[in-house]
Amino acid sequence: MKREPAEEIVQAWARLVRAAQTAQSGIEAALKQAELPPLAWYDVLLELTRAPDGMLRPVELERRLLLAQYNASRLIDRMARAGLVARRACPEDGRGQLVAITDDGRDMQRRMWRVYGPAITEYVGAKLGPGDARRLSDLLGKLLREAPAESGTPAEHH
Amino acid sequence: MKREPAEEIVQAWARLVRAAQTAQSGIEAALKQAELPPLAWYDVLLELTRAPDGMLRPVELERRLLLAQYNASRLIDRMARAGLVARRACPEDGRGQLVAITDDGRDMQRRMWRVYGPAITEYVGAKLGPGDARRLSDLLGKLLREAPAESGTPAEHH
DNA sequence: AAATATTTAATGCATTTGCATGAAGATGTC
DNA sequence: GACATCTTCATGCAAATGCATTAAATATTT
Repeated sequence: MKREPAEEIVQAWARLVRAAQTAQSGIEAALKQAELPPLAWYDVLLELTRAPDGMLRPVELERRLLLAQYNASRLIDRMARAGLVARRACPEDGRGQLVAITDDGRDMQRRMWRVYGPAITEYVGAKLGPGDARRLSDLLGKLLREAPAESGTPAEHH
Repeated sequence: MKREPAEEIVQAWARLVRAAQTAQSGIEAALKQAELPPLAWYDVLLELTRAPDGMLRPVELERRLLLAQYNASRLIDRMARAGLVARRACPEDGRGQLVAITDDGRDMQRRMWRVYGPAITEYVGAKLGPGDARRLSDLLGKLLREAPAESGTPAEHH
């Protein structure tokens, strides 16, 4: 593999970080201004609303949201303290647990979306022309594909 | 402005965050494994090497790297303690200062690039086909363009 | 079934971040 | 030039994150 990245690659990388950070901080600011919890909470709530019975294992949340184990543990803590989720024992695995969304949690997810949705429009949608979103999505999809297993360098995840 | 974002917009947004986060954590891991400082340090070092006389005002660093004021202040602290930069009084502005890169700092920038460059290749370059980087760059560039001043909603920066 | 290894989750401790405030110099106004 | 305002930077304190370790349960091996 060529080790020195070409100029366009470096620029794409730089802009990727910039664009993500800029949009994200704008959106976080919108949520904060509306006195709503941070984006990470929304991700959890959305995953839970989509899950059967509105519950998931912490491990599963970690996997889907790319959270470190201890971050997940503490994020769930905070959300539980806020009454948006509840921890339950996991029937088929004694060491595990289930995180269940509460009615308040479902309500919060909807309230957050009313701010989050428009913010996405403002910071992303409005800046793209017709078809751009698809194209961008496709290109980003390539970045997300698993690297073709390279012998000698077992890529660790997390 | 349409407030509910279209499906493709939401997907583009989701992937933007994912792709940036994934690549970034991979690259950070590579640096850490090489016992090198985090990415943020590199950004500072690079800006300084490019600046005339290898020095910049903290304010300028904040602006270019999108750092919050207190983050910049503390980042400079740590880098100064590590001997990579040095604070100097600013001649033409008594409250300000100048952050100057040291020889060790220049050296560190080069050492980091030897890991950083290949990591960019691995996590970005290698996943894109010919021409993709340019296209991705262009699309991300649109996201970074300043929003056309919208009356009624003075968009705060930071 | 006993022993060993792996998976799941929590937590103590240090570092980093975010927020609010403060200090000190510069700029603008009258 | 005195006064109010804005800019630049640091910092105390609270919250969040990263790291390493531990405990408990399950899975695997022998």
